[in-house]
Amino acid sequence: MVKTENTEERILEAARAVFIRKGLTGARMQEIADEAGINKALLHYYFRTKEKLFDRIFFEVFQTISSGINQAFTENIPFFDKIKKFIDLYIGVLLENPYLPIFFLNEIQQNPERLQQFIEKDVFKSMSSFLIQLSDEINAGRIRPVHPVHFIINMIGMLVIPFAVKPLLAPIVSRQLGIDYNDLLRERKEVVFQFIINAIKPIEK
Amino acid sequence: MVKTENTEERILEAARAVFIRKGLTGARMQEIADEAGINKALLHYYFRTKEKLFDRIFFEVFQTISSGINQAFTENIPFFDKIKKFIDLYIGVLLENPYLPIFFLNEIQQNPERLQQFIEKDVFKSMSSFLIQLSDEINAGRIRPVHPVHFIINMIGMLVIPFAVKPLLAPIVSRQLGIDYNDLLRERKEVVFQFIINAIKPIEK
DNA sequence: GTCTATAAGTAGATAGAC
DNA sequence: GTCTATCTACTTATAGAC
Repeated sequence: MVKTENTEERILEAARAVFIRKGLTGARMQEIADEAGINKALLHYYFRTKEKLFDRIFFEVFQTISSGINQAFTENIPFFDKIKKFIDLYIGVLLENPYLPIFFLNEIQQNPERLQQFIEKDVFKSMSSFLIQLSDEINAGRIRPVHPVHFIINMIGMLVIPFAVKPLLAPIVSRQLGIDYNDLLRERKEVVFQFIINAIKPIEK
Repeated sequence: MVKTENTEERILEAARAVFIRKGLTGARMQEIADEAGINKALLHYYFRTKEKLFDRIFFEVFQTISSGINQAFTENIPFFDKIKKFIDLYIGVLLENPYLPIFFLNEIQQNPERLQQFIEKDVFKSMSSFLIQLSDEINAGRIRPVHPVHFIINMIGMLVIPFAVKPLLAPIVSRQLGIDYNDLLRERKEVVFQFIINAIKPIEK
C-alpha cells in the first residue's frame, strides 16, 4: 500500500507497481485502486482510461531506462571510462528496478507501435554518437575491430539478461552453488567490464 | 489461419501463436478459436480451460528452449567446439522462434511458480556438467579465469538480447545505417563466438 | 475530490442439439 | 466431434450523491 499524500502521485506509484508486475493486460484497475488505497472511480477521474494511465507509466519507464544511457554516452570522457560508467549506471538502475527490462520488452513485443512516440528521443542520438566514437577507436587501432552495433548489443545483453533470468537462475544458483543471486548481480559491474575489456583490447606484444 | 487436418494439433498451433503474441492474460479464447478455424466451445471440449491450454503451450515452449541447451552441452566434444555448437544451435532456434524468449521470460516473471514443474528437468543437469567442464578448462589454464555462472550469463545474454530488442533496434538500424536487422541476427553466430573467444582465450606470448 | 451504485460490454465456460 | 445459444462472472467506465 502506497503512502504518499498527493492522490495523483499515489495512483501513479500504485499503477507502476501493478503494471510492471502484471503487464497491461494482466493488470486490473481494481487492484491499482486497492494498492493506492482509493476508490476505483477515482482512478478514472484522474486518468480517464486504463490505456491512458498505462501510457503515462510506460513513458516514465522509458525515461528511467533511457536516462542512464544518455548520462553515460553523452559525457566527454575517454572510451574505456565511458564503458565503465555506462555499465555502473546501468546495473545501478537495474538493481533498483529489476523487473523493468522484461516488462518493457514484453510490452513493445506485444505492441511495437507504442514506440512511435519515442522515435525522436535523445537516447537514439546519444547512441549514435557512441557508435561513432567506437568506430574512431577501432580505426585508431586502440580496440580490436568489432561492428559497433554488435558491440552495443553484446554489452546490453550482458547487462540486462541476468535480471531477466533471475526467476530461472536464482533458485538453481542458490541451491546448487550456495550463491546469493543478488550478490552475483552486484558482482556484474566488475565482471562485465572485465569481460568486455578482454574481448576488445588489442593483443599486447 | 492454421491448416493441419487434426483438430487438436490445429488448436495447439493456433494457441501457440496467440499466446506467444499476446501472453496468457492478453490472449482470448475467441481469438485462438478463430485462428484455428473452429468454434470456441470446441476449445473447451479439447482442453477444458484456458489455463490448461496455456500450460500445455508453456511446456512445449520450455522444451523448445531447453532442447538446444541439452543437445550442445551433453555432447562429448572439446570445450571451444561446445561453445560454437551451443551458439549455432541457439541462434538457429531463436531465428525460427524470435518471440519465444520474451514470452517465456515475461510469463515466469509474472508467475515464477510455473517453473516448479521443470525443476527436475535435464537442462539443469546438463548445465551443471557444462559448468564443471568450464572450471576444468580454467584450472588447466586453457582459458582465462572467469566465474562459470557469469560466463553462461554473458553468453546467453549476447544470444538472446538481440531478438528481445528487435522491435526497438530494427527500425533505427535500418533507417540510420541501412542494415537489415535479420542479416545482423544471422551474423551473430560468428560475432558472438569471436567475442567470447577473444574474452576468454589466454594472452598469447 | 471522493465516494456508492450501476451500466454496458466482454470473458471463460457450459448445455444441449445435431 | 462440432456447432449455436446462453449463463455467469468479471472488467472498464460512468452517473450522480456528498
